[in-house]
Amino acid sequence: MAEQRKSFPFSEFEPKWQGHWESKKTFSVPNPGEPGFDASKPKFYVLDMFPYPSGSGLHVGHPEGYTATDIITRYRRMKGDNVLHPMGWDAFGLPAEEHARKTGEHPRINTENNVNNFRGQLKRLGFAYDWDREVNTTDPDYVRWTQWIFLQLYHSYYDETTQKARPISELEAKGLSRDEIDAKRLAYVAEAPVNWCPDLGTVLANEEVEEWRSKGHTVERRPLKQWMLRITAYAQRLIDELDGLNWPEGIKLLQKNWIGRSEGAEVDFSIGGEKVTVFTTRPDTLFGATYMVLAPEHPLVDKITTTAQKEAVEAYRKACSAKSDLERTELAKEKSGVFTGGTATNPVNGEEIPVWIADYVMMSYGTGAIMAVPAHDERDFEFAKQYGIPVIEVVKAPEGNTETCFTGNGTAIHSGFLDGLSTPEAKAKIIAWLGEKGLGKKTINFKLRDWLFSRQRYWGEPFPIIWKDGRHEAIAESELPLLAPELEDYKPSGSPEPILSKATAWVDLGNGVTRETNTMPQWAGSCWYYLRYCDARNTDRFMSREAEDYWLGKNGKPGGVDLYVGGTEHAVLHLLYARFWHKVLFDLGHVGTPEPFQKLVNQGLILGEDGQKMSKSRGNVVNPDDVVAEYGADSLRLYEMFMGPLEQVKPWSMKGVEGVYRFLARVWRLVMESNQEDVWVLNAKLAEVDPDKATDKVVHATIKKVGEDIEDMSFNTAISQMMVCTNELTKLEQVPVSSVLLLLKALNPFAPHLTEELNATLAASFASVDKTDLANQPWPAYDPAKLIEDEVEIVVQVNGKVRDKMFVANGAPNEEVEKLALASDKVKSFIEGLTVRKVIVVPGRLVNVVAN
RNA sequence: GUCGGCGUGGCGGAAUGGUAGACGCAGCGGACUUAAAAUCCGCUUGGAGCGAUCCAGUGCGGGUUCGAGUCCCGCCGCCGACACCA
Repeated sequence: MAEQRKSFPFSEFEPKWQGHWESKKTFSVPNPGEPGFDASKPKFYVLDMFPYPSGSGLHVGHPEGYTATDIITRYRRMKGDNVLHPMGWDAFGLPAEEHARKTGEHPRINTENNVNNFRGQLKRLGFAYDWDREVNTTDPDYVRWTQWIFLQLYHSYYDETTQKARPISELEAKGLSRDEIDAKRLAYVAEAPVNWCPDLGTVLANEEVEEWRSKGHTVERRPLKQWMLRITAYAQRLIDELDGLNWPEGIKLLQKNWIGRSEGAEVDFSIGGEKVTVFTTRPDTLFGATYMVLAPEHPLVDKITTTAQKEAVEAYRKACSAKSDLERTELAKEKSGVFTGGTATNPVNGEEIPVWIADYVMMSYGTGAIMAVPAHDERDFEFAKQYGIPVIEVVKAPEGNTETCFTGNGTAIHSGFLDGLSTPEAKAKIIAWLGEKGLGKKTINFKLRDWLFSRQRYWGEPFPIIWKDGRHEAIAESELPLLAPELEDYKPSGSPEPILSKATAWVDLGNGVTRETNTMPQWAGSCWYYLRYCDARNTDRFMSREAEDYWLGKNGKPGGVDLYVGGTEHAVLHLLYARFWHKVLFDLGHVGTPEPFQKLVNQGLILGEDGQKMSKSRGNVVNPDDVVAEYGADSLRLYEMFMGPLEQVKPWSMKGVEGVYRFLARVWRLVMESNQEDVWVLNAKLAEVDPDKATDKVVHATIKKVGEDIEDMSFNTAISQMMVCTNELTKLEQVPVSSVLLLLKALNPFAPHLTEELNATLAASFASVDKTDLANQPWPAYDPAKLIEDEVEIVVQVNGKVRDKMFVANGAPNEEVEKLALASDKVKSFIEGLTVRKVIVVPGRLVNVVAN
């Protein structure tokens, strides 16, 4: 290919137009109050999930979503919107630091190189980003506001009555003690069992463990003092407020399940005078409780264990603590547990039931203790069977049930005053009864845990916190950003002591005052970057009120960003964390919308040619740079969109790239042809003539379909329609310039370089052609009158099977169409000997003759 | 195990309940060329037939309907997420 002549000179005009857009700032969009801002235009905020600038550069998965949003951006601009379409870098993170550890080079250098590489790659794809708004989470200017937001969390608590974050100062005014206040902050310190990874020298969030483990690192459980964010306070709102969002239902469900709301009751049992509270979703089965289980870590275990059982209990607890959560579930095939020797009193009937510890009960969920009802809970049933514990049936299953352990709704039996009640009635009654006696209450529990927010690494935002007399304290906002000091080396110490503690001069502020040495996780920067884009260079505030009001508001919807496109891998964590931060900022009055992202679309994974996930080890990775070099950026863009529906998983095909490349070459040759000297000259077939009816029809049908398909994000079918249109125009002896121009406008959002080049060429040769860049021209309107045919083809069916086709005048009355159909020889031959029962006419489409 | 998504030619994929397979790839035939590449034209779901045509066909089995890839019920398979959450 290298020596072979290209089908069109993309390598010349693509860089040319990219330079043109950059120097003319074609896609820069001013903010309210800035020169050139047009308040009369509607706003549209199109956002890509910004990349982590890895050392290996862009892969073909990136341009998939980016091209989709780029097409929307260019289309909406042509439709007259003010479009905000920015790009930036999620540049903190472990790999840069691992690189620093190996090479001794500061992570900033490595990150900068990678960012430059990524930016260059994106620019070579011709994306319509407003590069003036580029953000980088590692920039001091950005870190400053990430830390500022952290301080907002630190200085706030969640007010249960109003269900809103409020300033800590309100608690101070109420006279709460320092300890009471610290226990309520949205950002707080807690001793928690965490996932410690010795080789990385950091603690990982539960969600991150699997990723690093699969990369060969070991992760162990340890109790450590950590910063936590009180996301659980927002659990209910994070579920409820999904309702107003235009997200895929599957993703909403994923988030709801992750948050894991369940309604039930807390019930107090007593163990030798000591109160133990259990959580259950089935308080109606209280009479069927035949034993109790405490989590091995439960604080009461020591108190209740009898001397005889002490040894067994200790051994079991030790074995459990060595296991991570993951191992606990991996080994979940078989239940295990140990009897403590103690018994608990069931509050409904005074029965004494044995108390066990077992690792199928988690300390971190509910109260860390359960009442076990083996007759109606599969886990309890399994456990009871294994240890020979009695099973008492207290819910009668409906007729026909065959399960040995019935967990559904039925009728209460053997349950005293609940007998005869349906499960929901029994639940309500027992809860009321427990309430009266002060033995329990209705409770809602969530699976969601608070967010472990500290890391022990270097390449992240330091906490804007100092320690004085064993207490934490925020530094002043005026001291932000607080940047990490330079270090001699970046090796983790192997102990959970954060790397920053090596910088003793930075840490030690004298008089026993020290800096917090933990850093924030990578999620921090990505939690609010979409806000910073609105006003990326603001030095006074994370964004101005005016910018916030314009770009995130104005359309009465809960979400500020109009369209957010990215991979499903962020379906839960990133999107949940960002929603949480956004809600805190909303509660405190810093943003005006309750949700960050109104519409969410997940692009599907692109597989290698072999149908396998792309990976270096499989050798099936496609590098976008190679594709651009061989076929051009427009071909890559177009192929990414032509492969199939955006949200679908689909394999790459170089032959497919060639296909769209050939299509673009055909478009090129509509305008250009090569002369005897092999020089591209204007195609002699072009003429400023009126198109014939058929040509008009296909061109206008194309404008209509492409516009509709872009709005539906059905880019593949839009492209196929443009192929049809191009094929029709190619066939013509005389090609009307006006028709070609309309095609170029429709194609412009997809293949901006080629179409701008051809438009400029046409403008230079034909007086009727507007010299304005297509990017700055309006989207063409189609003429519905041109889509109407004089005659339409009607399908004639007999008993639902196609037997004939005929042309009838458009708008012919049904009776006439029916008559024509029945007159068809083919129809006659198929209904011979049968009685026509019914004739169905679908105007303009078909006739179905029903006969038997 | 639970939840979600998907099953259509050799391949990627199109089809408001109304002609299944648009468009592209691959393949076959032809034109141009000394030849090839590029380009252009035609064919291309399977089966039967010289042919006009006919029969079958959207994972499998039922159902609703004049008519089902599309709607309903029950299975099977693949992919993804979660996974003892009381």
